[in-house]
Amino acid sequence: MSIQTRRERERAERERLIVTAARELAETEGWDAVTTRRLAAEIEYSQPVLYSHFKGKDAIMAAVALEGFAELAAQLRAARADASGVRAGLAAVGEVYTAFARRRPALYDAMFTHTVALPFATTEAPAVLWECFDELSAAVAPVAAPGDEPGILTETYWAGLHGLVTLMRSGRLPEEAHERRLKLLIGHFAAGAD
Amino acid sequence: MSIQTRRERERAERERLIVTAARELAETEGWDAVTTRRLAAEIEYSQPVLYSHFKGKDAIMAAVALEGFAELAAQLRAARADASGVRAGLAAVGEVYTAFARRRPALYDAMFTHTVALPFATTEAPAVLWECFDELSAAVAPVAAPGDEPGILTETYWAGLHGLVTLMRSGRLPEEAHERRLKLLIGHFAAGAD
DNA sequence: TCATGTTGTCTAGCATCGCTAGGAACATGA
DNA sequence: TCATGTTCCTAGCGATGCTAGACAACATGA
Repeated sequence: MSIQTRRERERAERERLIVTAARELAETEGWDAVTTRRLAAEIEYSQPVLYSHFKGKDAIMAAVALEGFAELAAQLRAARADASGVRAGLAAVGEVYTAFARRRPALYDAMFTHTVALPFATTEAPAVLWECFDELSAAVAPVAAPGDEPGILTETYWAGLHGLVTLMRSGRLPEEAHERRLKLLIGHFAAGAD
Repeated sequence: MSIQTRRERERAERERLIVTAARELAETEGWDAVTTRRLAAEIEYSQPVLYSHFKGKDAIMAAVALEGFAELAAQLRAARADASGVRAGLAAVGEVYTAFARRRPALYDAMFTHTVALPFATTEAPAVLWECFDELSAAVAPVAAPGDEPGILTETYWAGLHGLVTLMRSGRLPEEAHERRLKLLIGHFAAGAD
């Protein structure tokens, strides 16, 4: 039994090694540089080892994405805790969200643009994913008008943030005016609050 | 001279053949199905012919994207012409924009998510691209508050629309509630108009 | 201690991708 | 009719994600 557990522990450690190596490589050189050969070399094992842990490259990206969701959820929570007032809370999560996307573009891509393997918006979605959404929701719900559905409103605000960062990241919106755009978005969603 | 012009005409025709074949293939089977080999077979020429017209696959996607911009601009213009009132105009372009993205997902991807080869948000951006933005801008500018910059506000509204369609397309937002989300977005940007 | 069977890992290779070099085939003009 | 110049295709390069099958290491029984 002890041998078995040791092996399982070593396997788990190697799995983490794979995920962190993939993440570091993606963050420093972009996801294009994360090839299975390169990743295998990085962890000092051969390619097939990757496939004994993950179904494929997409699954590795999904694992990296999960790390990202956990971190984003924590940052959103902290931002909301520091903010006093409805409008301040809405602004805080918006700023933290877009700052996260700009600081960790590769991570953000894995979470919100690239992978499709993860279930979203269903009860089967991973917990960390719901934590992120719930944090957003906690900041957005207070600005809902009487007839508004809070969940739908949260999705809409999220879409606004997502649109800002993805269009900026692909060079379609100039970086320089980001703060002003974000301020306008927040302003239009917080109208009448506080 | 006549022979020369005939050749140039034939070349231009073949270039259009490439672009339309790429577009049809992308729209029916997705961009993953648009390989250079497949595309060459479709136009009944060999692969290298593609490279005598375009620098690479990205350039072909960019050419397809330009078609999309022209069509989107026309649809936005028509929608705005039919709408009476500031709020109706804002709603009309929002509906047409998202409907376009949902009806032609491959085209939308080429225009707004995939390619980076096209210059955006600079004076060198192609004319059809500016036409799209100007149509949006014409609908958005009237709802700007006294201190708002119309261009920045347009970008923000555009980002909202873009976020809605991309998150929906990747399965991160359920299709079913799209109309309600769009309505909320429009409502928050049109607050106080009309 | 040694044969055995399982477990784990690696080497080698498949199909496919975007892209390109170099030569064959063709139309053109003398 | 024959050289010339253009156009196009065959063949192949270096990658990619992924996998089959050989091989080595190891725990386990006698």
